[in-house]
Amino acid sequence: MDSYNFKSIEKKWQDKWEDAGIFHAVNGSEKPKFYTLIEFPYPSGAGLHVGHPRSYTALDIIARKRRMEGYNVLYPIGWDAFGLPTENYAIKNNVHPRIVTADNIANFTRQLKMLGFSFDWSREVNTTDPKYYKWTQWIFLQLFKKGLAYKQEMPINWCTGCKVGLSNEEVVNGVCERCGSEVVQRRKSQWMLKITEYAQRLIDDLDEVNYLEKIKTQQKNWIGRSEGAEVKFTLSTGDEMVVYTTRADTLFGATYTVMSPEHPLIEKMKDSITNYGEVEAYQKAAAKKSEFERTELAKDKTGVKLEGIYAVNPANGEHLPVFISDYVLVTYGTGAIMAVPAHDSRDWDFAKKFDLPIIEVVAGGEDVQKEAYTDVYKGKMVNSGFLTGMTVKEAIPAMIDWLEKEGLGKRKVNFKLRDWVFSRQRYWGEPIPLVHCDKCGWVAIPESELPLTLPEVEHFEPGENGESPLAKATDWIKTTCPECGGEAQRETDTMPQWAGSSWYFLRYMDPHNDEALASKEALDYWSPVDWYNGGMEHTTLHLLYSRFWHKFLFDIGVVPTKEPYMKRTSHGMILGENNEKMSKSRGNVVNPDEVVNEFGADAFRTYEMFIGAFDQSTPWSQQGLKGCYKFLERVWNLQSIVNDEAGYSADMEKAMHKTIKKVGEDFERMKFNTAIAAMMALVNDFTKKGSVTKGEYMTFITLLNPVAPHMTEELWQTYGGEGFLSIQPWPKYDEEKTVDDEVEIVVQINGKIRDKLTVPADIDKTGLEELALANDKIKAAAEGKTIVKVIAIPGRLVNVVVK
RNA sequence: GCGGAUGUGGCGGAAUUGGCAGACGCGCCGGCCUUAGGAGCCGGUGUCACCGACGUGCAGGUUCAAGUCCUGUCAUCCGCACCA
Repeated sequence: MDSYNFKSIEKKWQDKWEDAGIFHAVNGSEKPKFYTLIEFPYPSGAGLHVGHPRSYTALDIIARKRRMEGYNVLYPIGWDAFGLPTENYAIKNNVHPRIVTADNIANFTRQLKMLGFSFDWSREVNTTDPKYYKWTQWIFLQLFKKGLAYKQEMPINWCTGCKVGLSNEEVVNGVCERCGSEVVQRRKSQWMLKITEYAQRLIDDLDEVNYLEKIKTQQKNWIGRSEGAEVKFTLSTGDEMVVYTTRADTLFGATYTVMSPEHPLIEKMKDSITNYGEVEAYQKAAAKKSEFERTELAKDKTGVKLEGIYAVNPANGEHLPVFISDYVLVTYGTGAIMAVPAHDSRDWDFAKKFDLPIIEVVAGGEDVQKEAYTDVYKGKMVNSGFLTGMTVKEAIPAMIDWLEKEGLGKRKVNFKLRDWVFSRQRYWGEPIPLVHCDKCGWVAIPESELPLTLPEVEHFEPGENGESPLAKATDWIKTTCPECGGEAQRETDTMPQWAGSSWYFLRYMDPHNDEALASKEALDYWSPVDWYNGGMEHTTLHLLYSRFWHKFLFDIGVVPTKEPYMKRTSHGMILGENNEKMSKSRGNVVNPDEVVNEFGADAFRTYEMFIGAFDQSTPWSQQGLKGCYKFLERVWNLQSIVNDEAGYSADMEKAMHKTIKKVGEDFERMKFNTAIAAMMALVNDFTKKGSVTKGEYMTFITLLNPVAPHMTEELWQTYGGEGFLSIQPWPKYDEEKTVDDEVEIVVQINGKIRDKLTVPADIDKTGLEELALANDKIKAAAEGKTIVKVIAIPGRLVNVVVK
């Protein structure tokens, strides 16, 4: 027996798998399909992080197990390769992002291949490949044609140093992440996608999928549905101001109203506002505030009263002052609110600052002059006309009914979800396939002209005023209008990184199709994705965006299912040894290349799965990794005690069946750590016994194969197994043989353990009671006391209660 | 502030429905082997006043029985952040 040499073994089997193509998914197979998906990586210059393989190994185990169970498995891989870090690197070093991307992909490919994942490499996709983004652009065109894409002025984060628009992630504490300069708000016309039109369906259809509950909750919270009412307030100018509220019950407690500084009525009422100068100054100051400042100053309310204006409370006719304040957002509801300081803490803060009256309309709290009372479950209405005496729950619909009857308001559902800002003033993204014609406006380019490829430019920096780098490609921009044939200009903005990743799982089904994003047959066969695993950080954006696109594609008849993913799970982060997030600056980064070089891919994979609970974050431990290597070595060394017997030996039979059951079930529940623990325990049993039958060994390495595929293939071959172990049937167990004949029963007195008995497994309650009462220790302990009760749980324990 | 998690040995973590707390691994201790051990093998390892008691962040409660259920509370992490 040679000693365990992972270096030669791993390369050898990776080559054999590739040559034989055993991990290729087959379109149109007779077998049942199983489609499992990991989030395709962004090929960064830093190379693979040890966090990537946590998800990849987990679903590799599932994919491998499914293949062994007879499924036609699709486990694909690709590259989410557009994006900022590549572009920034390209700018800094003046190389084309395409070259940077190709280099990074080559490195990632090498790293992923060295880990022995059973990906179908023949279906590799790359979002930056024109053959791929042709279809990203095609989907955008369909959205545009259905009126779901529109252009709007939006504030963007503008770095005053780099002179570029920044994503929210690039703004740290109000300054640019890279250069440290101040970041301000600038308005720019941007393409938007109407995801809000799908808000309700994005909530409702969560009932039809099997996502972790916390993922569903997070999606629902992000979409942020709220039920309330729009209420009309007539202003002294005769204008109508509509406010949105979820607490219509508190209308009698409104003591002032507030509009957001951007509200259009302000301009309209210009001549009636006696302090308009002051108002304008406030509007300007609010516009300049960055997101950061607005949040920072959240507690300290500011605002200006519109002098010369009042609003009439529709419930009681009272005249209320009107303010503008940036604590009211123009983007939510109607951009105006009625303020009820007694029962809303933000209004309370504002009222205190501006010395406005606070009127209690829900009784049950403390003194509302000292603190707002916001509880909606307790308390009764007071000072509220016809609502007085009702509970809050009764008063809300009662008030809305009244408002609707009087024509003063109506029920209204609002969502926090905003439309998706889809433009980027960047080079390394998909060009937006539209042209602007002075006569016809924005016009889609003909689908036959797709893909609209990125033009070559000299430099990749955005322009001085934040225009896209594509604006420099003057020849490319100039074109003719597809509609009228006149002069027209191409859109120079590109799509965000989220675009390519919103549909990539569809492309894997039929990656080389030139006629469609995938054939109907492929879509019908493979849809939906059966199991998708990824990080919690993608729960709100990526997951929501791709569900939105998928629903749209369903609506226009392109895909056969309403939802893209049937099951979604997520993994925890792997932290550095010091329990902090791994980062270059902290110096706690673990390099997968070094790990594999020293301990091999199988040990790396085993440790990634054994490191801790899969859904929890957990620190890396070099010692723990070594422990897993030692485990594999012990598995290898078992060869010295393997005999020729084909079946299971009598004393090991139960242990074998139990382990098969546990490992299979634990894999399905993503309890990889306990599955591996069970296999370690079995190896300990083998070692203790000093012999293993060939039958036991072959079954064992089959169980271990999804975790440590290289070494187990080698052992399979050594012991004359036929073909590849990776596609042998998954071991079966006999339920009857997982149950022990004899079990250990705990005997307690008043819940304290006094003795342990080994009894036949099928002994009943009465039998157990008798045994326990006959027990010497129990007799001694019960001496002179009364036995009140005896509780016997077969298979577990007997508890004797004495007094 | 809101939402989501998590608190168990020296460490990572086990413990389907309430039913032997600490599986498995690391580390540590002892032994064997060795010229040597950051190798291998064997044994031990929650704490303590060690024939017994105490132990799952803390304080209560329900129960024959609580890591698990209930009430309150503290701490840490993640996400969102004036959404009326």
